[in-house]
This record gives sequence, structure tokens and C-alpha cells, in this order.
Amino acid sequence: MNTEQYISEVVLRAVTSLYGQVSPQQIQIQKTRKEFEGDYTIVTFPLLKLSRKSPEATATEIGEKIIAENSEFGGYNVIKGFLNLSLSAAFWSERFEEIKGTENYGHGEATGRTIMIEYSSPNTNKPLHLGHIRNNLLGYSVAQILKANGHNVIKANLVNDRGIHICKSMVAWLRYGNGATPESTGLKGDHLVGDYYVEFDKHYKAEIKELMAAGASEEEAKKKAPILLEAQEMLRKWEAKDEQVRSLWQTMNGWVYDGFDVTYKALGVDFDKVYYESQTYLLGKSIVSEGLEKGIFFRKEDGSVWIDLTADGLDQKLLLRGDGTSVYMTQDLGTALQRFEQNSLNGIIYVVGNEQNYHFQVLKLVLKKLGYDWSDDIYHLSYGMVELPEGKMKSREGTVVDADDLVADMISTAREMSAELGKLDGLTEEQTSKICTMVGLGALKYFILKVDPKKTMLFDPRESIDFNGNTGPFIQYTHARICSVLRKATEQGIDYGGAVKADFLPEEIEIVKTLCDYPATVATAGAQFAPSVIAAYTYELCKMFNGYYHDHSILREECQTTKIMRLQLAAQVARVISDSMLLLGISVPERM
RNA sequence: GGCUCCGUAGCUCAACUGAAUAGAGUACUUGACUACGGAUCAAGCGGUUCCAGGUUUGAAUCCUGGCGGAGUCACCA
Repeated sequence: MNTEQYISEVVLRAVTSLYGQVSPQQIQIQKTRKEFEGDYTIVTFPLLKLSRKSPEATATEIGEKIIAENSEFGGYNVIKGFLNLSLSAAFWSERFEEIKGTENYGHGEATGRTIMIEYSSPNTNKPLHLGHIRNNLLGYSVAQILKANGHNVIKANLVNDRGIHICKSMVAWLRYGNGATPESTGLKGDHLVGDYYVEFDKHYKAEIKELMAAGASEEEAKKKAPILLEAQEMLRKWEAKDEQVRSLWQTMNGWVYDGFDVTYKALGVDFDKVYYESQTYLLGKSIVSEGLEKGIFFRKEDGSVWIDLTADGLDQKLLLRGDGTSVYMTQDLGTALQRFEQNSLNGIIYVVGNEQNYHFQVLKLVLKKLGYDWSDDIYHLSYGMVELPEGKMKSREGTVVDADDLVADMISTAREMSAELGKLDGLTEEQTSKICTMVGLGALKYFILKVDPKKTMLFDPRESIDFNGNTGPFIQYTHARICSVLRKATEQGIDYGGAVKADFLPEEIEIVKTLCDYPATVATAGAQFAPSVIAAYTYELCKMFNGYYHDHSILREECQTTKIMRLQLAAQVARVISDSMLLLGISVPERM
């Protein structure tokens, strides 16, 4: 059982016997701050009305009661209204034995619940960029965390493979491509297609200028540029299933998918299901007729269908165009319904940028009004933009940070910095490249995941790859260091398995306490879909262990029992570090 | 203009459900050490938590009103 749960039961028992019935909310337990003595602290203010005594007297009374009835408690002290309870060394030693013997420590029991998490959702007209990286890392990590909490998780990717933007790339490729292919150019498929998207924009702008020079208004020129008309014509042909257009579309999308696969693999993310919008974009029309029948939606004169959300503080929202074709919202309603029905989901999480907050607010509300209770189980994991030290990135100004470039950059920076520190001496090229990949990616991932998702963040590559401070490499380093000690112990023939009874030093108790918090941390991270909770915990653990490691020799301890106990502690810390990094999708090396 | 989110040390970020003197890292200053991995450790400096009210025994956190920033309000996705 969780230590905090155990304490709260003990306290609840004591308080109930003293003051009668209390609600669990009135029992407030927190870890004692390190400047005070004790392990857990009870805040007595909420109990004063029941005790009818001063905060100090109430705290003392409860403390006495607990000490008298529970032998695990070593003592207590009272400061203002705070009751600080200390647990005995034996108690912590027992906890440690328990942790050591627990398979999959920190992972919750199977819940039988199935949750879908949709993330990544790229457009197929250009390569992935820094914003997608935050999306992918968040999605993958939250999926890992939910799995650790015992849920069945379906990782889904909805590829936006159709629409005017793809047609733009296609038109530009036909006009200016001269039959270029990834093979002929040596370019990654998604980059090749992306280049023609840029090419389109260039010519589009030029044509607008020409038309305006010939006397057209700006608005007119924007609508009548030949290249745009060509793209629109292509979209119509696509919708009419024109064979030639479809075939080119398939070829170019194929190039993009090959490119994406490489990027996803480099980032270490994957999917259980891939949906293509070309196959789902017609969904949702039945929902529209359902809404019309129930009188929740209404039809305007031109035949378009709307919902009026002004009573909920929102606007009117279009659900079906006048010509009967669907819009984004229509599709999303349809896919949501389909997914809940087909997979018997208990929840769905959409990892989508905060520019779509409004969209999801509407989505949930519409489903709610239609009477689908599962609309409450839709969660929009909204995240903020990633900015760079040089400023914002803007795709039009070509200041986007390409995902592939960034990953390559992180790895080569990791190599430079490791080489400078002489860490790569004597390693084969293969080992070096493996380690630098882990470190470079670990730096990137940790730096992004440690920040609260909803906040706009600033990504500084140089700062992220630091081997000190709150960074991925620092955590990886701590893990490698512990592994090194354990390796040496094995070489010396020390068997540190099995139970040992030895006394913990205060610093060691602190570490055990932190280890005890791990399951609660995983649960919290899962409940809030916040990898940052895991990151903060792991950093804290590493820092604590590093300090301890510095002050106490592990292998040189003369007393064999103490030595073994310390090795066990180190091994457990390494286990938890590596587990929690796995929840962030970061691999930890055994040496680096 | 309406709605949503953000505003915390010079900088990058924490602070779970409201609790004790708001914490880390970095930068800066000082010091420790024949080192089981110095990619170390300790100490110092640094704050009116944007402002003003309110609720509460207690507010960075909740409420109201400002200020500043971001996003959104398409028959785009």
C-alpha cells in the first residue's frame, strides 16, 4: 500500500476516535518540509471546529493519540498548527523491502478501461517541424503514462492527406518538378513535397503581383491567380475520383509517408492505428440529420446547417455547407462517434495545439447537446507554442525549425560536447553514435516534456543539452553512474540480492521516502496527462542521490551488510529512474 | 470587441487538492576535495508571485475589476 494512504488511515482513525465523524477532506496530509523535523505533516486548521481547542493543543492531542496506538511512529513535534509525525527507521526499512520485491513498481493494476490518444496528425504537404515535436512527445509520453496506470491505450494518428494544400504541392510539382522523385534528388520524400508547397506559394505571390500590375484589386488577384485556380480544379478532380489526379496524389503522399516514418522512428514514437482523412471526411453527416430531427440544429435558407451556441457564450457554428458537403467539425463529430462505438472507448484524448481550443469546446458541447454522455470523456490536451531564442517561427518566413534538422543537430551537439569532455575516448564509432543519439534526443525530449503543456515555452538547444541541472543528460548520467557502480560490485563478486537488515542513514531514509512517492507520482501524472510531473520527480530523485553518492562511499564501505544495503538502494534508484524516463519516452544508457 | 489561456529570481522553469520562511537550474560571488565517474559538493546573492480590491484562520493558487502578452471568433483544416 501507498505510504501516504497508510498514514491517512492512521490519522483518520485517531481523529475519529477523538472527535467523532470527520470527512476525509478535513484530514490534510503532506510531506514535511525539509527544514522541519518529521516525515509527514498533518494540518490541523480544518479540525479546529471539531476539537474546539487551539491549533497547538489539537495537534498535540492527535500526536499523542497516534504515538500511543501505533508503534511505527518514532515521535512527533508541533509547530503552530502543524503536527509533524516521524516514522521509525524500521518502518522505512520495511517499506524498502516491499518496494524491492514489487514487480513493475509504480505501475497500477489493470483497470480494464480503454483510452484512445490521438496525436501527431500531420498534413501531408510539408515535413514535420518543432511544433509537431512537442505534439509527438506529449502524445507518446501520455500514452506511456496511461499504460503504466493500467489502462489499455490506443495510439492513433489521423493523417490529413487530402485537401487544397496537398493539391498545391501537386500542381507545383507538375509545373516545375520535371519528374523529380526522392530517388532522383536524394531528398527525403516529405521534404521534396514540402519544397513544392513552398514553390507554389512563390509563384502564387508572383502571379498576384502580375495581376495587380494589370489593374486587378488585391482581393480579386488572390482569387484569380491561375495557379490557384489550377489547384482548386485539381481538388475538384480529386473529389470526382479522377484517375490521374488520384494516382499522382497517391504517389506523392507515399513519398511523404516514407519521410514521416523516418522522422517518427528517430523520435521514437509509434501508433497503433493510422486513420486517413481521405477515408473519414465523409463521416458525420448522419449526426447532422440526427441533430436536425431533434431540433438541435437548424437549416438556413441556402441549405447550410448550423447550431446556435450563443446561449452558451459561443457563436453560431456551421456544420454542413450549403452544397451538402461537410466541414472540419462535421468530420470530427463523425469520427468521434465512430471511434467510441467501434472501440468501446472509455475516453479519448486529442493532443492538439491551443489554437484549436475553441474547436474542441464546440465539439464537446455539440455532442453533449445531442445526448452523448461520453462527450465528458473527451479531453483536449492543449499545448502552447514552442519558441526559439531567435524568436517565433513562422512558416512563411522560412524560420520554421525542421524536425529532422533539429534531431540531427541535437545529436551532433551531444557529440561535440561529449568529445570536449573526453567522454568518447576509447569508444568505437558504433558505441559513440549510439550514446550521442540517446543523449541528444534525451536532452530534447526532457527539455520539452518538463514544461507544463499548456504554456508557451522557449526552447534553447544549448541549454537543454547541459550535463548539469534539470536536464535529460543529467538524469541519464546519474543512471549510467549508478550502473557503473553496480557493474563494479558484480566484478568484485558482491552478491547484493536478498534481504538485508541494516540501519539507514537519514539521507538514505530520504531516498527511500522519495522512492515511496513514485506510484503516487505516476498516478498524478496520469490523472493530469502531465509528463512534467514525472520529470520533476525524476530530477529530484537524481539530485538527491547524487548528493548522497558524493558524501558516502558505496563500494568502500567496510561493513558488508551496509555495503549490500547501499548497493540495493542504488539499484532501486536506477530502476526507478529508468522506469520513469521510459514514461517520457527517453532511453537511459548503462554507460555514457 | 466577445471567449479561452498565460504573467513567479537577470534568464529558463517548479509549486499536486488553498497552508509553515514561494522552490530548482542557469548566470554571478565565495569556498571544499589524492576523486568507488569532478559531468562533484556546500554556501552566498537574487522576489511587492503584473496591479487593485474581495473570500478565508491562511492566497502565486479561488472570485471581481484593470494592465500586459498569446490564441481564437471562416461555407480553412
